[in-house]
Amino acid sequence: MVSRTSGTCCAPDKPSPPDSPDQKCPPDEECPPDQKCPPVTVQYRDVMADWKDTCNLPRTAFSMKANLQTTEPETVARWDEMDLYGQIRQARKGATKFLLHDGPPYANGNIHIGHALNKILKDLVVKSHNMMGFDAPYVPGWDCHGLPIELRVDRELGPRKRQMSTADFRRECQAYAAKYLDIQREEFKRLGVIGEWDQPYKTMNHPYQAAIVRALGKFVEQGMVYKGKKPVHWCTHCRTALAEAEVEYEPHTSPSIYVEFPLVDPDDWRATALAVAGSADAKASALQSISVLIWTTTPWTIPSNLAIAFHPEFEYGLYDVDGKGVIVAKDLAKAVSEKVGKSFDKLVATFPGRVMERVVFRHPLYARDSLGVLGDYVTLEAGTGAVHTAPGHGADDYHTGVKYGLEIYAPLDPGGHYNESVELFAGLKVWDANPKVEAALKERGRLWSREDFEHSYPHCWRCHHPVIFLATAQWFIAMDAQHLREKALKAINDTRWIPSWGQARIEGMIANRPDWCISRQRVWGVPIPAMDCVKCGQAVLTKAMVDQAAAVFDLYGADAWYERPIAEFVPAGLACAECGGSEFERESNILDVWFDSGSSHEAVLPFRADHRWPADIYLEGSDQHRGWFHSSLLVGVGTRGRAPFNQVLTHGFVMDDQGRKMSKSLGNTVAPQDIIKQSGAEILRLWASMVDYREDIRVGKEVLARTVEAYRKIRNVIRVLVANLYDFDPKDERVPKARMQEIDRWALAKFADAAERIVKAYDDYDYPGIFQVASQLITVDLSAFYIDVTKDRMYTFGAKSEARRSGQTAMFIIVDGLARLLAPILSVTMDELWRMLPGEREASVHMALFPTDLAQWQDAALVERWATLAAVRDQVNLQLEEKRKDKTIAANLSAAATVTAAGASGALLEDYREFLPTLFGVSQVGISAGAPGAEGVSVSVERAAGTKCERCWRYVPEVSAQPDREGLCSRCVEALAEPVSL
RNA sequence: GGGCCUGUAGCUCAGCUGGUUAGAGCACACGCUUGAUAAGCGUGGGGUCGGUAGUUCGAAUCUACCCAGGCCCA
Repeated sequence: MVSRTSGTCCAPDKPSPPDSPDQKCPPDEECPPDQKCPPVTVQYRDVMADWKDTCNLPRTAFSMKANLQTTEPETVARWDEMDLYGQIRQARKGATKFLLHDGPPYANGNIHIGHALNKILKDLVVKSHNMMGFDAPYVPGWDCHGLPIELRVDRELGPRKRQMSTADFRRECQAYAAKYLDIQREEFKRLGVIGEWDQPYKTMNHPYQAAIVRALGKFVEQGMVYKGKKPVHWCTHCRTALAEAEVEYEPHTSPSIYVEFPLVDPDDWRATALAVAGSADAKASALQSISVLIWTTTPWTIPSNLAIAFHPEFEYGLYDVDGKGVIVAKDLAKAVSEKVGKSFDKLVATFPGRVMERVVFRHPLYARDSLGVLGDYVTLEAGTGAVHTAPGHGADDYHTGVKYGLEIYAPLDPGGHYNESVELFAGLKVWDANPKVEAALKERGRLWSREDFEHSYPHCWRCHHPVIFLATAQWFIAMDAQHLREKALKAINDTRWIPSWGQARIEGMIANRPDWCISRQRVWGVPIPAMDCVKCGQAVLTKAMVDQAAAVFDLYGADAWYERPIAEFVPAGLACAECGGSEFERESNILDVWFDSGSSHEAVLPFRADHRWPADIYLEGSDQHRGWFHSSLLVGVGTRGRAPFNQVLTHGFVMDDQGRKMSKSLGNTVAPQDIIKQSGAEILRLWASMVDYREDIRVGKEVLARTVEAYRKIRNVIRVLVANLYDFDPKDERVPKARMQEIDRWALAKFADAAERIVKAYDDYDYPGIFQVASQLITVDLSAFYIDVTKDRMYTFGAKSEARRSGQTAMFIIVDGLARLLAPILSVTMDELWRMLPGEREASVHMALFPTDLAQWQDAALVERWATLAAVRDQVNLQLEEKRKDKTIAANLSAAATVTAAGASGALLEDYREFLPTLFGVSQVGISAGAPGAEGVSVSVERAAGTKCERCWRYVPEVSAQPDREGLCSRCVEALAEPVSL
């Protein structure tokens, strides 16, 4: 009869001995931490039945199968219940701050894989910094205003919208945004992201809306905001501006006309421009006049023509057409010739387009000039290579107009009728004007060709009438007022961009961008609290007006603009600067939503008790160089003269497994929801951490399968470690370093080196580096080497022997450390593991710190010595494999090895003589000195001699014949002398 | 078309400022183990370093061009 006592109540993860008493805990349930069950006594009659039961085999409730689909939601719920986020804040109170400011996703639709990547990366940054000892809060945010929601709500409401007030419509939009915010919040939480989910920031919150307006006020105060004109898509039928998303392209037949613009001073042109081009000659002088031909499909814009654009690099030709000089791009001369039915055979001179800059032409209808300008957008696909430019009626035209200081001229009313000021066509609607313009041109001999032209043309999505480009009044922030551009460029320089090329990218954009158009002719957003003078129409926007509006928005939200009396927004004594008028009406434009989200640092950072301005880091996709980084930077420079961030980290985009963009039409999208359902959010997190997010990354079947494999490997290795600790109490069973076995100290040294590199990698945001290091440690050093070599000792030595406790000490420190180091990545798994580890510890691993005092375990000399031993082990393995092939041996324990080594390696092996069988996993090892002066190590393997110990399976010279120890080696007999723990 | 970026084994990544037969893990094949077992260990095969042309005694690593792909613009 052998009696055994149990150390803990943990159930073995295998069937119990036949007559074991009832288990205290049912199988697969964990022990409550720090609670040990009273020892139980087990008795069984037939000792010989199974020595296995006397071994200290690993046991744990940390199951091999993760069951993430169940554990993840449970864990997230538990975090909620215990207010984990709040507890972390409490634990880090007073520590150095590290602020990641969240870029707000748009509150529309479910999250996609890009959202998942972004939020997981942020979570890695936040969790790792909290574990490095920073106080790193995380407040998620949402971008709630904007056109997409407005359009969706519009569509859902249908005709009902007509009976609604603007404020009521806005309330519908708000409800819509709130609904998707809730959906996305649950989806983000499901990813294991920890943050202040109960108090996120929302751009539609009243205080946030007020903060947006106050930020605008800072610009107004400095005189950086002005009202100007800019062309937008305009529906003359609905009398409204349209966004790109509201425009549908449909086939449309337009007139196609070629129009002649004469040079005002051909002689001067010949003398200067042409001479510069080195192309002047006598024939050019003989021409009676010189003109340029342009092509257009919108004759009605000819009255608004102010310029003609040429491509600076293209080659143009001056042709003698029936004695008249005509300029067109050389490559298009043949096509033009066919259209206009005249011969372009006589080429008089050629010159690059750049000589046409600032050359003056005469308008074909009016006594007005048209300026030669240059534009890179001029193409040779159609037309003449000389582009009719009306700055009030086209996007390129507008930019060119701004560049050359031309008037943004669009003399039309909202219904598309010409103003009274327009000669010949006053009062006409543009579509009716087309034939009249053609007729007028023809009359003056300026129309060279006319035909119908079918092309794709923008139409209003609602009324399906063709739309026009029309310059309308817009609000702008001047890039060069108060040196905004210059200061922004300096702020870029003062910021750390990761990767570094991000700096060049955003610099180029800021350096070249036009003034920021901040007004939108929409409803769902924050109104620009400006007024128009009723008497003269002059727009007024002052700091006082902005402050007053902000105060109202703080109380009632921005809806107030649409339903509270105008008096609440007009400061006392406000008078029109132009005419002195005191009666006003409200501006109808709202702010560009990029101004909303770009103000988040103003709306969030100064108002949260645990925040401060500026943030340490912004982390978004690389498209945000044009988006949120850009608008946040401009707002920050405008309000406080510097960037709202110290560092900007960018990630790439998620592609399919071929590296191609995901799209619904290609059917290659991968939904995070599907990955979670199939494998679990931990897999998604592990994937996000192991790929090089700085570039575009791929996701697909194989990548995910590999990730699942990686997860399993990590989980299994950690499982063995914790399973070997089932009877270990770190409080009083730790073996001091000086008395530990050397291989245990080796494992700790390898662990400490890896841990140090991992913490450094977190600090560098080098998450793939973490995976590399951790994977190497876990797979190579621990699984294939340390655990394999150590298991004999752990399983068969006396449970309480110092040798086994030494191993447990190392495994405890390592698994405890790994739980911490991997917690930011495998947040649910490590939290689950954490609760099964022995010893006093925080309620969650996410409140803990990364391992400290690593240096005490580091030992370079030891690691180097063991590299030599491991190399010999590799050689032994090669020989073992040989002998296995020819059936001399099967398992390694059935083998004996002889190592022949001279010199230093010989001496080293001699030092480790006793340990070599364990190291090689064989039963016996002989050392042979080898020939004097011989180099290197050689190995031979044969079948082990002796008898197999029935308990530890080693072949030994003799086994015990004692009745209750029959067939056991002396080591096992000794091990059984102490009570065996269950 | 322009700006910025990427292209190393089936997959995810190393490979520093150019220098010996380009590495790791996973996957795959075969063997062992059955006391980590829907696990573990060992051995092995696998790459014209996107292509081409240069610079150099020598290039995955430098230069040019090309191809494929991405983000942002036009």
